[in-house]
Amino acid sequence: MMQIYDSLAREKRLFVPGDPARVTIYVCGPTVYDHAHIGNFRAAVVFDLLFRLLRRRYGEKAVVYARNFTDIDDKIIKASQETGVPISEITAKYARIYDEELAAFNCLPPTLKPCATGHIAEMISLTERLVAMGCAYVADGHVLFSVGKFREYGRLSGADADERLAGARVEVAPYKENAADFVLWKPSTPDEPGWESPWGRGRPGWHLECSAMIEKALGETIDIHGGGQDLKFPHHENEIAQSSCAHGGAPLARYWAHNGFLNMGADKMSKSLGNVALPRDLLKKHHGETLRFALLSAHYRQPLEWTDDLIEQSKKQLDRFYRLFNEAPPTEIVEAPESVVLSLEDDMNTPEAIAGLHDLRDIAMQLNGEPKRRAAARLKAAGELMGFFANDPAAWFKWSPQGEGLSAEAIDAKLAERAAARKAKDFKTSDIIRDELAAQGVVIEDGPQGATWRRG
RNA sequence: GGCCACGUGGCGGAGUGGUGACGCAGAGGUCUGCAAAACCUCGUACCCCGGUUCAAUUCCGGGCGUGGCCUCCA
Repeated sequence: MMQIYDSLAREKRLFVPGDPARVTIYVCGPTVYDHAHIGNFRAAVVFDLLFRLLRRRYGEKAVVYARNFTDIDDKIIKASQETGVPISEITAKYARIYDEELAAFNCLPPTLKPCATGHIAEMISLTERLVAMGCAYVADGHVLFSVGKFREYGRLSGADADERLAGARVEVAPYKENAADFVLWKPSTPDEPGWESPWGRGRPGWHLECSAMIEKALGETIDIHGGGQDLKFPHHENEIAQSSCAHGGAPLARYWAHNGFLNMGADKMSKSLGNVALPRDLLKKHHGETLRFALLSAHYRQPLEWTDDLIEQSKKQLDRFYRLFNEAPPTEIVEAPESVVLSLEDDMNTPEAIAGLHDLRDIAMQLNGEPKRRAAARLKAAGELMGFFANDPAAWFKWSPQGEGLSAEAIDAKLAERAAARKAKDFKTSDIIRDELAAQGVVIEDGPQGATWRRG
């Protein structure tokens, strides 16, 4: 059985879905106004892993995974005003890039990718209900959620609203009845995008979309709601308040899962600090699978230092695995070994699972012939569960970012030259050629069947 | 100020009330023309101080330190 650390309960809990035939998971996706950074991708990769684990256990058809795009938001409006590019064009562009880059990280496409602008009617309906129930009020053209109407407000983030505001530096809008009340709907000026509503032309507040989309696509109570730690407050807290109130107290999610941050040196990686690494740039230098491995090398709830060294180490480890596949191509499809499954189902303990991968490799390396290939197949199945080993081994070792460096043909030509020199026992020439290639990042390996090469 | 994490060997990073995960780097060796790869061997790690215990890195209390959230944020 799977165990997940539930941020709301603050403990690891056995995962029991509401309906094993329809397991639902929702993860907060990006606001599409700019390139995502690698920290954003940690969440996507972590929940991709969870998606894979759930599919393995409950069946591919039984798991519904929704990840949204926030495509209406003040940052997007600003970006549009500054560049003159229409909002829809900006959001479509960055949503497409996000999907493409995640595909390079070998993330499966989510079952559903709802976007806010596709759910305006649902958001208005939800707001109307909350107003009718007395959980929300209209003030100065805004519709605000009344935090005082939800007794459990603050449970997820661990502090009640008043305590939070005590030492915080927040300016409170004058029309709020309570400083912690948050916007469900806000008015738009004529030059801002807006939709007609019972409260005039306006647009939704940030938190509303997730509640509305979850309600429509997945139901009142979903199994797992995921996202980054920073989303706990206020975003998830507010989602819980809206949804629970609208649904007569029904919980929004049975399990809340939050991933930790990537650090750049002493600080967390964030756009406001400007210390971000973008997948877009990283993918120019590194294979997506290497980056995925790096992201999964620490437990998802722990902070992870994002450094060049981490990426290098990840590549080296993957090389060791691919070397085995190169030597002993797995022939049969087998189940992922239990040891690795157990690690992963224990709150996604990826470091332990990776240690298990190394163990499986060591076992395979001691064998020969068919048993070796069977062992390799077991390793492959284990890695595939984590989204690794998606490449052909030969292609893996010859891969270079965007075709950089010496071409395969040029290298093969050099190799032929070197083979001739070696045959003539001209080791001096042979070594010069090897050094030249090494300078280009190409490593030569002499074997009984002649030399092979790989990019180091 | 409130809330929440975390502090493990040169580095990354798990885990556990009692025989030092795993990886990278490093040292020695086997193999090799030399390398590479592979294989073998090599590490007296758990922030500090108390407490509980036969036994604590692991539990409890305190301290120190680092980071996160409280404002858009994975």
